Amino acid sequence: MDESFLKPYDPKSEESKVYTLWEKSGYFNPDNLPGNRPEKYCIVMPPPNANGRLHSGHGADITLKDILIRFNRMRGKKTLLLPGSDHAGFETQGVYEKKLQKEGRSRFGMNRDDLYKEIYDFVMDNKHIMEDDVKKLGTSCDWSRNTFTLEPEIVSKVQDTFRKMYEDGLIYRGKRSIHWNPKYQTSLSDIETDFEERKDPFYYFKYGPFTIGTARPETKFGDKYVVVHPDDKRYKDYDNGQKFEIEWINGPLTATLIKDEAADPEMGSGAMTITPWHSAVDFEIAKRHNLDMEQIIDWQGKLLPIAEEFTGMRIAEARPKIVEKLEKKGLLVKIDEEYTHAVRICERTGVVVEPQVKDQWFVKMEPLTKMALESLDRGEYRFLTEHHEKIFRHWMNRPLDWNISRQIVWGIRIPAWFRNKDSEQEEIIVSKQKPGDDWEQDPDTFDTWFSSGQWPLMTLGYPDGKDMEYYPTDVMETGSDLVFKWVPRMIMFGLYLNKKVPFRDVYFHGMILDEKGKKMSKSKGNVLSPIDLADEFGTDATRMSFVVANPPGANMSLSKDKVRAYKKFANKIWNISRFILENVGSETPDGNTNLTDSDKKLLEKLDEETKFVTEHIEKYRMDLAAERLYHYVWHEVADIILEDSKEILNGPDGVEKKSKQRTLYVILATSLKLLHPFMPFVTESIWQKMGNEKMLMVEEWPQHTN
RNA sequence: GCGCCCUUAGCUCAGUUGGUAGAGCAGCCGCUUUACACGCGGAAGGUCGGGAGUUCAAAUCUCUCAGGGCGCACCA
Repeated sequence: MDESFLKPYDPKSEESKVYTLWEKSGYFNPDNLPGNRPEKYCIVMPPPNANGRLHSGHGADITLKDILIRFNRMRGKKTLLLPGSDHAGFETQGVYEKKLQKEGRSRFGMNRDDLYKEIYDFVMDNKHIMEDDVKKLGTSCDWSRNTFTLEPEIVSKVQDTFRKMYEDGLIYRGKRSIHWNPKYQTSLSDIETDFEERKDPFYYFKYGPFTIGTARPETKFGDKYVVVHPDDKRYKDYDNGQKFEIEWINGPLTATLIKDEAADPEMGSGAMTITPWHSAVDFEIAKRHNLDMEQIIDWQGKLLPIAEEFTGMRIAEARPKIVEKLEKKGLLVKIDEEYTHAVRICERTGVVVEPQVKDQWFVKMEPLTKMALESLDRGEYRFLTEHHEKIFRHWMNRPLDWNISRQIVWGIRIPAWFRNKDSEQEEIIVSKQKPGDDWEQDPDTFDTWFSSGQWPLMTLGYPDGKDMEYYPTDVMETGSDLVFKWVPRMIMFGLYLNKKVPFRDVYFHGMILDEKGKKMSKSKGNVLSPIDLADEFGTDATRMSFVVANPPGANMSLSKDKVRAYKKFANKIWNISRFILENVGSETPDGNTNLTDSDKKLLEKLDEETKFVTEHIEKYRMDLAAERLYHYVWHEVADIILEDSKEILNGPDGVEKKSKQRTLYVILATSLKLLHPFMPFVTESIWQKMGNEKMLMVEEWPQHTN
């Protein structure tokens, strides 16, 4: 008997030994797996962002994937769990800029290459810490294939994709209304923004013969178009294009009436003025009618000279002063103080974004979303949760073109070159090489999702790497917040570049919430780190708590009590093993042992458990499989089977005792196998102490007979 | 405003072709029983959010109301 069995299970001392053993075996790499494995099984890990440590979301993510991988590895498949990390462009640069701010520095004015180098070093340091975290969770991923989105090979391939899409007419450069983050000085795509409910005064002003409403008087300096609905009876005597002389903020101007269906007759007076430069809706109206556009607010969020005496003021400062001026001029009709509306903010930084008109690179989404939806209709991939399929379809049915250029240095440089930029003779060449001396490269980088959308392809060596044999992968398991961001992009890039979706099943796990069902956040102080939990209760316990009661698609509450319960379970398994090994003796009874009827029944029950666990993992119901195992091992094997066996084991040698020994041994070995994907450390540790030659990790998954 | 999801024991949740409810945690009462006090045994706890309907039968299907959450749109 191994001496460590005499003490309670100690995760700390066992886990590191076991992980080293696994790593040394080389079995994380599918090329080294024993036996003939014709069937492949591959999961690409969502690249954790290389700018911080693992949080509970990652914990759930990694645990679920590793369970599937370990299960399939034991079932004799050639399994690859592919690790990697993402540079997470804007997010990482934001994190770094905050760091700079703390040091009293700023990225503005910094040399591009110096800034890039600094962030690169910062990310490399974090990346290694994060990779250690991933190992700590027992992840059986193939580190020899570890990749990073800014590796030259990947950068080059992502740039190739851009060129191909440009040549295919799927990418264009255009001056369009974009979301501008004035603090961080970059444009953002729709999905990188959120809405925040705000209560702001809503002002009604006299605009010639009309009354118009706005919450943003500071944008109104240049408003010279008033828009009404073509069917609005109140304005039936006015003609489209009719001109008026009116008095406005900074004096008289000539206004033009426009009839457009965008105006809602139900809203206030039914008349609105438009500011095409600072509103996406207004921009569209202006484009339809070929109207002038003028910038009112600069890139820093300050008013431009058109605002005359308000020039240079920030919005918050200027707004009340402008209202005051209009009131003095007798143009203020009324103020609605109860007005609530949603303000668009930058999802990462919380900064209110300003619509601006800017030349940017866009991906034409419609052909791509169409391709993805048709593939879904053909059943080439499926969502495990119907709910998410609905959300996905809804989103894919309104394909807004995707702004992929970011004005930050931390990312993959857009391979485009300009000559005579911003002039009438502007020329563009898309190429990885500089076309000539008088060409300058676009300073912008790609939106992170442009590269991570190609992640399954790039990591598997698209177009002709040998790992492409794993494409398409088996399942994409990720957080439901990525239902728009990441999943559709991977599907679209996969279909576009390689004609096949990158994965068959899409599994969304929910958010990990605290014990009261609230979102974990640093400011609330309710964050549970998977690494801290693993330190305190053991990795197996932590993994179990990420699985049980965590069905596909639903959020999950996590508490220390829950993890503590599974720490006790790990110890229980430990003690069951000790008891059985002590009583079975050194020579294990073999398969030819005659079994008593009651022992045969116990093995039939074991068979049922095997069946349940196997089928539920196949159905991605790891939550139910884990719960069932917990119940079986503790309340059936320990509480009933072991208790009932004591009398026989303590009795005289004979057929009955031999049968019991054989049965208990089979129950133990099978239970350890079934538990292994969920609790890899304690089970492997026991397996080793049992004197088995093969590692549990590559043992054969138990067969069930019915 | 449009759409989606959820509501089962104190807490977190199972209950997937309709057959009068289950688990874990917490709590309660006993027990140093020779694998384990990170333990063992036991008891208690729910008119399955409210209402109506379909059915021999509803937690499960339909409608409706209430509460909670999410997505989309909205700086007219």
